[in-house]
Amino acid sequence: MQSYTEENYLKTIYHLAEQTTNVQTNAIAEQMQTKPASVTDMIKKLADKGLVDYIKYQGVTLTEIGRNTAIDIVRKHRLWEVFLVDKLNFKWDEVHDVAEELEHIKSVELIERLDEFLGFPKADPHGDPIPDKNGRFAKTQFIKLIELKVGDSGTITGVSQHSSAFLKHLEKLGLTLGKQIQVSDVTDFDGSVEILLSNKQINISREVAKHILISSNGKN
Amino acid sequence: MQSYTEENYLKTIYHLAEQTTNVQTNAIAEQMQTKPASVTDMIKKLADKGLVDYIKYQGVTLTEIGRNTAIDIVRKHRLWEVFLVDKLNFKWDEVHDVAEELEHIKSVELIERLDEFLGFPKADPHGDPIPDKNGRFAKTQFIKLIELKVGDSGTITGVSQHSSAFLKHLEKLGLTLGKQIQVSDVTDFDGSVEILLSNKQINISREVAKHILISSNGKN
DNA sequence: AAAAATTTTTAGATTTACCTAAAAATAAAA
DNA sequence: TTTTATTTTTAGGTAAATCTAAAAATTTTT
Ligand SMILES: [Mn+2]
Ligand SMILES: [Mn+2]
Ligand SMILES: [Mn+2]
Ligand SMILES: [Mn+2]
Repeated sequence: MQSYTEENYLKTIYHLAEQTTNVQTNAIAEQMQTKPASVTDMIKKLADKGLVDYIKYQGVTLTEIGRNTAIDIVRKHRLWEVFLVDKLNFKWDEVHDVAEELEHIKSVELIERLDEFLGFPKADPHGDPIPDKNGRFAKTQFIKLIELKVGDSGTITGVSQHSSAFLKHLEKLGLTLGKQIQVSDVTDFDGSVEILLSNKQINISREVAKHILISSNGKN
Repeated sequence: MQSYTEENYLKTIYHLAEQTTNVQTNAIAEQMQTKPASVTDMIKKLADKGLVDYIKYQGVTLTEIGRNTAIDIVRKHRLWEVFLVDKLNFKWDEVHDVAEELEHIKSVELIERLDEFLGFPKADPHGDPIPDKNGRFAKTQFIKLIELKVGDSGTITGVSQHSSAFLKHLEKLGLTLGKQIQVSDVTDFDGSVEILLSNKQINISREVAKHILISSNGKN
């Protein structure tokens, strides 16, 4: 059994490991809003418990047990987010913080029944995949909107930034999950992207385009 | 803002105060499965925060702020229990422990929306009243089944014991909330009570009868 | 009212999760 | 390959919540 804090460390390491293989102490510290010295302490503890492999100065990797634990927390987080949006009518930008708390409730039965109650959803309100009870989930192939060429089209299926400010902005622009878009132009000056969205031309900044994930319809 | 632990102390003091005015250190310790010395430490802290009134050796009473906080936790606990039973099909004897965790999730919005989602229930699966968002709830007048005289009848509207063993036992006997009963005899030998329940005679021990709460139909 | 029993508090430690400051190791630049 | 910069670890300490053992206060019994 892990503490609330240990669970958060495992989850953070799991997310960081999606980008880099060896997760660095400083990266964990930044993500967890704590100090590198505290991270070192916790890493040692997690290593003692067999949840991470750790070589001094070389960063950490999750063991299989550690990764399974992390995936279970991610599963809970995402299921609760679905619950909040689908059943309690929260907006997609309002659910993250509450899910950060709910994900630590320890009851296998609760999560299985919640999953069933929600109809075994495959993705959360931000398009992130929900692992099943065995920790399996499809590795989704997203491409960043910024990487599309003029003429390419696709469907918005995810976001790589979950801040309320960003999500609210997308909502205002009408850029919500499931929407079809086509890139009509890329501005030389500032790299901003012009897209066609339900017959309207809209312009989005490079920064925004970086965090919108598209499942491509293939080239035009 | 209170810690998880402080919230549990407040809730415990609140429940104990339903029976005795001045809540004793030892009683809190027993309820919280901790030592009297720990309770003294925490009481001092709660007193410093203005949540309890405390005179050394004289026990504690909740201040208004303390009581309101406690009632809010009780509200959350009971709403989550309703959710678990009504929406996730838990049995009434399976919900308490999970609710003990869920009651500490801090989000006013979450609870208001949950309350609405559940249809603003007035009682939890054990018949206990659910405070509204202002902390108000009807003080229900229950009478213990054991206190009924032969010939008296009434409806089962609550239980004063929430252990899984007890609740499962009641379920097996068919003694669930809403059921009509009438006392047909009281055994001299062991004080057990014979009752009429949907045209069947059943015998329940004195111990069981003590923890079943009846809203009386008046004398027969 | 003394003695005995019970309840409550204090004193002193422990564990967990943090912190700051300084030392050590590694990586990057000159 | 030194020098410099960055990253990471160690050393030593704090605060919250707990504990055991012993002292103090209160209550109950004789
Ligand atoms: Mn989230
Ligand atoms: Mn999400
Ligand atoms: Mn309960
Ligand atoms: Mn209940």
